[in-house]
Amino acid sequence: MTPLFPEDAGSVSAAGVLLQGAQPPINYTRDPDPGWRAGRPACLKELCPVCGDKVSGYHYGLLTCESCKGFFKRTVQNNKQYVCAEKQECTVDRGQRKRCPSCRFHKCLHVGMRLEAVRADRKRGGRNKFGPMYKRDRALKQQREALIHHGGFRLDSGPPLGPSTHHMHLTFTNGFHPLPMAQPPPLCSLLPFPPLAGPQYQCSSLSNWTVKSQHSNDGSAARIHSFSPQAPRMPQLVMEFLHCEPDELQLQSKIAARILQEEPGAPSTFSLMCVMADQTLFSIVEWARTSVFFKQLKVDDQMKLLHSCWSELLLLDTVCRNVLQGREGSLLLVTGQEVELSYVASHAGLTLAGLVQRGQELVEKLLILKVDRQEIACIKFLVLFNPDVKQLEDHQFVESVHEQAEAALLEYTLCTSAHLLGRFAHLLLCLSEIRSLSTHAEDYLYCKHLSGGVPCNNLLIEMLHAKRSCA
DNA sequence: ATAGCCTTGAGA
DNA sequence: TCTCAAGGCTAT
Repeated sequence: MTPLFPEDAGSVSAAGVLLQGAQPPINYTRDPDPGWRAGRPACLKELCPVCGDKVSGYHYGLLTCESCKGFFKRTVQNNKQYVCAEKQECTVDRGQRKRCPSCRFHKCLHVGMRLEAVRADRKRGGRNKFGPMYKRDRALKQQREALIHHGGFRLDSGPPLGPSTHHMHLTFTNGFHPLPMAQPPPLCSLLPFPPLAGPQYQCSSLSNWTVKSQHSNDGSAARIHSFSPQAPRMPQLVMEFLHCEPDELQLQSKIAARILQEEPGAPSTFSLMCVMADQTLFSIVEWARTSVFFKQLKVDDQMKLLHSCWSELLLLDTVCRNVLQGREGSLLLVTGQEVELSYVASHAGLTLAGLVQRGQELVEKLLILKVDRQEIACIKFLVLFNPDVKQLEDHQFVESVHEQAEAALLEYTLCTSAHLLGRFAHLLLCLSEIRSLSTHAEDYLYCKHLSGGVPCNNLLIEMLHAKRSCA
């Protein structure tokens, strides 16, 4: 599922091969999806990711229609508690959006509408902190449109002469100006910050989130939750985790810029994939470095944790991108490009195709569970603060953060899907599948590295080696 | 309660 | 001054 793996031995480059043949496996065109797997709209002409109605502008974090904007506002402002009468699998489209507010609100959260954008003080007018994000999103969409319409984005494949000669030509010729980027520094230099002095984050397992039982109108037992005013509908810690999340659009721009910096003309598929994985790793390290709790750790412990979980985080990143924004039947890469899964299945080597298949199954599981951004933010902390990592100086702290993250996730799931008992356990099961799959993927990559030709001088290889030398 | 239209006001 | 994403109003 991750884009980082080179071709199977004896077979051709997965992504390179994917790019051959009649239909281009990578494209920028995306169906507006009325289902849970909402595509990102390219402009106002596109459809609301919640219900498929006409988009009226950016509302609470993304382009939505007027009615979903109003619905989201009413729900958050009035602290409404909905309960789905079915199994929380109701269709939310233009015709049926009024039928189940519970599923509609879940879908709002799932596609990325931001609770924080609803103003607690109800002040009108002006701009909020999302302004720059909307601007970047608009710019990115314009960039893409220009690339498509002016033929500036070209994808073609080299002659079928074997793995090492397959090339993917990614050429941006119009309206795209890469940011200057330095050669990637090693991990240790990315973690130069000493542990935070001054006030530390509380490590208590209590939040100001309360849960009490109450009876609903129909007489059935229901859980009613009260929320803190700063963190409507979610535990404080989940809010905290959410604030640590990186800016996806900035990451996408950076990686696209790096790809342009690669050998002009014909970068190999493999080096492109390495750039994607490598740059994603940089963003992961940056995320961790600036995240709550992690920045309190000593650099040695930070290194140990990252060395232990980098591949899990990389896999999680790709899986979650596909859960939240992906389109059925294709693999959404960090750059916003898509690869047809059928093409992977038929053209990649057995090992790689198997890994991608397992990743896809994980995506399906998480789609069924309707995992949202809040839960993903918690899961990332569960992965990062792994108490099983050996020789940690502050093992107790790591364990405590892990427990808190787990408790926060449990509280959140109890609130948003109280009637779906076992959902929390299912999320944890997905977490162990992430661990298992990432181990296999890492082994695969390491074998490829040993059998030759994985470009050195990148964070990816550094991580791979660091972990092996620890093991 | 919903959803289309109106008003507001900080920042470009 | 203009823009546009907030909140508000109101017919349905």
